[in-house]
Amino acid sequence: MTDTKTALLDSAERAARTRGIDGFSFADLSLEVGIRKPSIHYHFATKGTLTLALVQRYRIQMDVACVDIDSANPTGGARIAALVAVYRQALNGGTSLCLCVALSASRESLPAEVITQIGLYRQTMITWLVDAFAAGQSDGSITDLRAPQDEAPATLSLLEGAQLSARAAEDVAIFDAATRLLLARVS
Amino acid sequence: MTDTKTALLDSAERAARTRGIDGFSFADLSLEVGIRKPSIHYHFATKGTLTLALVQRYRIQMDVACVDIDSANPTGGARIAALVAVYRQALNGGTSLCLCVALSASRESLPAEVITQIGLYRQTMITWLVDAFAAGQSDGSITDLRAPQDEAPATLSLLEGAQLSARAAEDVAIFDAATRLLLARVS
DNA sequence: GTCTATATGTGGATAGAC
DNA sequence: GTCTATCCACATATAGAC
Repeated sequence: MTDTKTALLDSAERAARTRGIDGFSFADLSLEVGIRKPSIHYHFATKGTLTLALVQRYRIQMDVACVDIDSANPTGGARIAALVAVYRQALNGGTSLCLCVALSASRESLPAEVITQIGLYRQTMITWLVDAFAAGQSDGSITDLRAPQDEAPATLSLLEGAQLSARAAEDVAIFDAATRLLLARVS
Repeated sequence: MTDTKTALLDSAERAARTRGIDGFSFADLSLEVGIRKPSIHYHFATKGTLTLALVQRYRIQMDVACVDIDSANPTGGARIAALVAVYRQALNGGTSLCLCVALSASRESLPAEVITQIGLYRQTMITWLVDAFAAGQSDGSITDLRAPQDEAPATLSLLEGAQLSARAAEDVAIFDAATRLLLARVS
């Protein structure tokens, strides 16, 4: 049985990822969680605070996911493929985005701290990707490999762009088409 | 001297691309264009109508841009490089997105017709990209070339994702880092 | 075509009781 | 911690005069 704060975060994350940060209100959370609108302010003073908590929790979750990928996949190529699967999973059949993409979109309605956190998230992912590509360089599990520090940001942008366009059309096939080439290199 | 309708579209496009479709109101347009809020409804019945006009005009502009690229650049590689430049230009120094990316983000607040238009836009771009990559296949202006029908969607997603992350950090260097590998293949 | 005046809804947020 | 009641700002949109 989850506590109210966690339930609010869960509801807010689902809402933000499917409808955007401007696409949900405290009234929506109130309905889903089952407490009155003003009670939300007891847990999160402002919507900005709530969003900050959201992105901080998300960063931790993704750090864990990356560690899990590393321990489950010995080769660099397999790690990249696993990350593609994570981003594909976040699409939820074409109905949602990962939190980072969802928030980046509505940048103007975010507190500065949230924007900072988004930048930190991307930096973490790029560092992880550089390591994964470097591993692929050593173990030969990735074909046509260029400099890992160039492959990494290109791959992150590819995944985010693929997610965005697939979500727009509500069609996972668009994500698959966009990532086909990358997956062919690592499998 | 532009007419009021065009001025409204210009103002709305700038606003949508920098702050998102939920990030501007008729009050903002009213201030910029210099007519009262309700007068906007004379030109566009609803905000949805305005958005539809926006994306239709955008599609035409991009069609023209693609034709211009083709006539100015003989090789497939040069055409891809020119499209990258168009997407980089749309970033406006890290302060705005292309309309397609900006609208895709706030999908839930869009009329169905607008979503259809966004899908058509992406289809047009992918068709153009397939042709450009195919041209590169013939003229040898692109290295490490795989199937054009796989390269095309990957490239569009890369450009959109690169734009999104660069805009989030308000830093064009992030766009450049993400597109470095692609540009190295075509230059 | 543009105006004033207004309707109507909804947003986030606060005060204070329990 | 959660409630009721309420505030205030702002959103899109309409009615009707000029």
